[in-house]
Amino acid sequence: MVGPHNPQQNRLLAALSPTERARIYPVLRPVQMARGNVLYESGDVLRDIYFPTDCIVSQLHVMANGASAEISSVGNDGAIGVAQFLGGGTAMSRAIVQSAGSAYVLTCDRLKQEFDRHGEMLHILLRYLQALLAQMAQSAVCYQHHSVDQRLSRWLLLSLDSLDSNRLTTTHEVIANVLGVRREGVTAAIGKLQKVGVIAHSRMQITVLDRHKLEQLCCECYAAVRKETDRLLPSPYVELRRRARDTEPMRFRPELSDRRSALLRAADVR
Amino acid sequence: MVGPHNPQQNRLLAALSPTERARIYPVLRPVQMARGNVLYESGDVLRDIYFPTDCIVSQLHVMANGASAEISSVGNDGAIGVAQFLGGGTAMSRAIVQSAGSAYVLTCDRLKQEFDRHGEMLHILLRYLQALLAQMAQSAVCYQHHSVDQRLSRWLLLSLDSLDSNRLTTTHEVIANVLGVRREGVTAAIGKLQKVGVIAHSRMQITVLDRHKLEQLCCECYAAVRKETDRLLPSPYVELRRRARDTEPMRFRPELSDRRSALLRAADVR
DNA sequence: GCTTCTGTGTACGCTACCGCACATGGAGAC
DNA sequence: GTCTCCATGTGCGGTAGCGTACACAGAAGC
Repeated sequence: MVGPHNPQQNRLLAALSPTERARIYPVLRPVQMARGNVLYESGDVLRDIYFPTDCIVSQLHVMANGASAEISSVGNDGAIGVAQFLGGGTAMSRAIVQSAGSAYVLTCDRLKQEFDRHGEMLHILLRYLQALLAQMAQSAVCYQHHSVDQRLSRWLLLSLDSLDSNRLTTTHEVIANVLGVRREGVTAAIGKLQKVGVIAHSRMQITVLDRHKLEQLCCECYAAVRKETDRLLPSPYVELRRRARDTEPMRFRPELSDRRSALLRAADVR
Repeated sequence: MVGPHNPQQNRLLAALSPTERARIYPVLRPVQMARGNVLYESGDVLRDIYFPTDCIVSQLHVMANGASAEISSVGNDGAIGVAQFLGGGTAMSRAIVQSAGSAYVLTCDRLKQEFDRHGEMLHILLRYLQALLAQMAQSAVCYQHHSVDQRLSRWLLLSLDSLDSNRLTTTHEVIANVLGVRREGVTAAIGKLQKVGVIAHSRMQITVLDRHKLEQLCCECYAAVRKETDRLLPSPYVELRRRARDTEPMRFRPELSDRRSALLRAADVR
């Protein structure tokens, strides 16, 4: 949100060759994504494809009775609206911004042009699709076999990976929609994690204090998704940053991560 | 297995234009698929892509402790091994034949050629990919929110759609692996469905007696998957057949679906 | 015939999670 | 200040599904 903001922060856009960048970057439109924004609802006709740089967008599948569950979580290592270029047109889920930040947008027409060129962008998106398939498959087994505690841990870890911070701003209610459980269940799970000293939490804020321990409490699903994503979409920059984080344990990174604090800093939302 | 067997029975292959057919059909290799066959394991390098005509193949995601869950079920309306052409190479799950029958195989090399042509096959596979995404998303929410009874109903309905018969040959154990639950849970669920007269079952056999009622007992997930698949991969032939089935209620279709049954038919009814 | 193996039925205590209800507390609105 | 949301904490009965154990029955091999 602060500092230089450029397409390179998104793994897919960063994977383009210099010549492709020269052509594509100029037509990318940067957008601000506010927490709670709904990019599209299930059934909507897709128009644009979003490449997050420092925001996180959830794909929520919502059922007739309102019950929901997260199908995939997309940060700087993915894109929203890929179904667009598969030929079917409409979205299959709700896309909602979980963590505020920015993204770059490629319009439908432009995406179609890229697709018809059969160039790098197509191949990158196909690879990302495979990562998405893996993520969804892992989600399915995770929903079936793992506890709320474990799934919360997984979600925290994946969110942190896209955030460059150890603090999340959200409500138990929202997490409940993501995990597909009751709000009270989330409250309980967060309580447990706090009790063992892995996280600290206050109103609308969760701070991860011991990432390593969190990984141990988590099911195998986090590691599986992480590994497959990194395999399919290698990114020297992300790897480096992650390695630094791992060797340099527990540096506390205070963050101004929600609306109220933004006020102190010069109203970046409006 | 008996009678004329041709690529047109697979929806994806049937969707090709006459000129494409003339080129592709000759290089398709027909194969027999026996129940229990494992096409590949998680992590295997994909070599061929399979287009089922009258068999059903399950994509099972297996976890470290052996627990599993079905990610997608592929019959004559899909293909196995699509991840092959996404660029990642390896499979993410186990592919195992649930119902015996035949399929056509396109080799890796040939598939790559087709891909590079950027012709119809690519677009058809992309559309199928979208259907697959929808199926996986629906599976995930279904795992989270629906009971074993409902999931069993869904699985029965989807299987029947690919089968042209109202009888399945399988064990409770196998279904348990597919649904991601205990074998005893499957036995109980089957017992319930039998009690209300929706199915009849004997050793390794389940016969659906009242499809309409089964649809009512089922969660919305079956209809959602069915609708999306039909939207993305229209098939006049399948539609017709299905309409015929719906208007002509409850015709009992005895089937020779395994070796023993011919001998035991008289006995196995009670 | 007998034995063996695999598939199915059943029972029992346990736990995670649900649905519901209600209390508390922080933060913005006025 | 007070009021009013909204987010969070907590308690409680109900239940679906788990882990375990064991009995039985059909099929296959001898």
